[in-house]
Amino acid sequence: MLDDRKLDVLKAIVTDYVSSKEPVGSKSLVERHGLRVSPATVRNDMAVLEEEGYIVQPHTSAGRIPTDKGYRLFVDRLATVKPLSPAERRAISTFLAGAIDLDDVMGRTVRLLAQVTSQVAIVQYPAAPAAQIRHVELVGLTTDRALVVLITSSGTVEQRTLELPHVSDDQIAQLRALLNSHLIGIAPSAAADRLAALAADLDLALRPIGTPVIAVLLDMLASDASDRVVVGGVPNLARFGDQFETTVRPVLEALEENVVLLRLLGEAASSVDGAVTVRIGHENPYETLQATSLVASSYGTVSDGRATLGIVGPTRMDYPSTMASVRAVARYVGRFLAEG
Amino acid sequence: MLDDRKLDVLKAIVTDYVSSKEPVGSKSLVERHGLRVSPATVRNDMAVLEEEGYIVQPHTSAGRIPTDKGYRLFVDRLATVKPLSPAERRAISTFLAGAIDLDDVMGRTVRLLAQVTSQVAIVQYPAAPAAQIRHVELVGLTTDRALVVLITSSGTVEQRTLELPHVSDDQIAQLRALLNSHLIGIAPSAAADRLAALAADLDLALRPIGTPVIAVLLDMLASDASDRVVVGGVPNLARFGDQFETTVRPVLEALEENVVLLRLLGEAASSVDGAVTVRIGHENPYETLQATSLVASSYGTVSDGRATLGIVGPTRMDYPSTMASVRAVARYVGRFLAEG
DNA sequence: ACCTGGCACTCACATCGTGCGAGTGCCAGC
DNA sequence: GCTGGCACTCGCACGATGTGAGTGCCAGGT
Repeated sequence: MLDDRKLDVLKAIVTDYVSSKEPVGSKSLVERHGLRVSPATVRNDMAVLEEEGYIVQPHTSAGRIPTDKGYRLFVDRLATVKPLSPAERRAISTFLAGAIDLDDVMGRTVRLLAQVTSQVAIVQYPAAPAAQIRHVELVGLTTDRALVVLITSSGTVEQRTLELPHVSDDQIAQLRALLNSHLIGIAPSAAADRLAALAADLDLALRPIGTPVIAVLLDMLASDASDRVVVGGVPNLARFGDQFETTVRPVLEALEENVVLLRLLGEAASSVDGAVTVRIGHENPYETLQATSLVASSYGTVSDGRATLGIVGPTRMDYPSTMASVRAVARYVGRFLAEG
Repeated sequence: MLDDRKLDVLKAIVTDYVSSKEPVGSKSLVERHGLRVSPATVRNDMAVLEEEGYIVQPHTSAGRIPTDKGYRLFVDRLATVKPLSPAERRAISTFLAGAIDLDDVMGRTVRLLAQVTSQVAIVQYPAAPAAQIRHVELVGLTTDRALVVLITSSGTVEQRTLELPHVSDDQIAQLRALLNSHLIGIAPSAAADRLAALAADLDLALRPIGTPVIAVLLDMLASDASDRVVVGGVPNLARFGDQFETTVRPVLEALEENVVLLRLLGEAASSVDGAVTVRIGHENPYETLQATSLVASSYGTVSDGRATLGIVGPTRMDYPSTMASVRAVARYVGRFLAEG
């Protein structure tokens, strides 16, 4: 079937097409790579590769371009990891220095990833499911509104405002103390039961405000930080101004839909720890994204928070470099989250 | 100079050009509007309008298109406010129902604004400068890291993590109590002095952790919630797939730079309360955005939080509708923030 | 003084043919 | 099984042409 030379030819086609973005013919292929055979031989090989579905010609008498299947083979068997440039190494090893808080870390990460890959970057907030509750704060804002803040040991701070009837500062203080005494040190998973019990035998005076506050807290506990996603590098799409309808628009639309992004990242990350996952063209679950590829990796650890990050770009993409960058960034962010 | 008919002609040109996006000629102008004169007369008027700089021809023997100056005159003197459609009214009056917290309000607002205007929407977080500090929370995360949370009476919650040497829970509790006793009820503007004094005569045991915490708090007080901005409706740029370089790319780039967005909104909003500001083409402070217009309005009140929202689109835009939508959304959000 | 119809003129743009060149498939020969 | 040669295919860039929308100007009418 596919002997070594044919694989070399495929590799050369992918490499050339990615850098030139034009169909590649037999002659230039032999010239640009050190293939020690004639163009005619390469043509025969290409005919076989085409028959097997790894490459196609856009029209008769044009060069060949890789199919999704061709890219897949390239990524799986042919790509040699391209080492990062010194500049990239430096950028990656310093971009998180001085980060202020988690938002800042996420923001810096997405910017870096977009910069080194020149693609659109997506980073999911890390989820630290085993965290303990560290503090519940309850603050009266106006006479009939209050703010609930939930702080966990992993540094997550979540807030909600809600309406309360007849709030007195005393009652708020009482409720705050009560909540904290019952919740501090508890894992969120266990907190739901605890809160339900608390709601049941609540002091009658506290009940009017306690009930809605507990409802909000339950809701906050049920929600997950990892359904937050940041996106960056959208201007990188400008390079594809030509194929607007096929490439740019679907990506723009997907980027506004967090649900879509999360599903994309979720499916991509369901693989081995720290490995880089590549989804090429039609392998994507969304029809509109079939002209694009996704390169993703999970990062972090379960205890420090774990999530996925990656980039979206055209199927014609420099996979070796991109995969190296994504892996490097994922590792670095994971290490940073662990060390603090 | 410009008699009524010439103004009518300008108005007709703007209207037609906005809807057709093609240069408009004298004949079709007379046909589509009820101008009771001949094309030749209109041509003479157009010659005058061109001489005065309100319209130009893209090339000889083509129709005319409005200049920025022409749009400006149109917006200032000719545009009649277009009433919102029932569907828009309905959307605007219900889109905030069930909002969970401020993030949610901002998110819903930006989506709504993008939807009703079919442009890219920008919403700035409201700033309530006169707020009091309601609570300072200090939480140890690991042995050498802590989380500082600052809560104000306007419902702002800001967080930072920082590294601390040798943290004991006792010291943290002590410092937390100390900070709260000095800061609760104080306006942020006065808090800086108070903190400086506190840092000066800090108990010796607390000093190693107190000093960095106070430094972080000072930094948090100096920062302003209103430097946060949310953006939505980016896929609406897809309609301008043609003029990528002139319109789409600069906007995409500006959207990634919060600083740019804030300056844009800031300059736009420096006007009267609740009035809709329009910046057309070259009136924008950024050269790359000279093919785009900004329609913005401030919203909210000083006490409840005040900021700016708006949309960015091509200079060829339906100003009456857009201005009506922006104004309606700004008013509604303002009212919502006031009522809670 | 102002409007109007007529007329010659100007270009952008679409259409069509043409030639070129990159690339192919196939075949005979080494 | 590789290679050089050769005829063939087509996309595309290029130049010529015609068409039509739109203009400016002018002379005549109200």
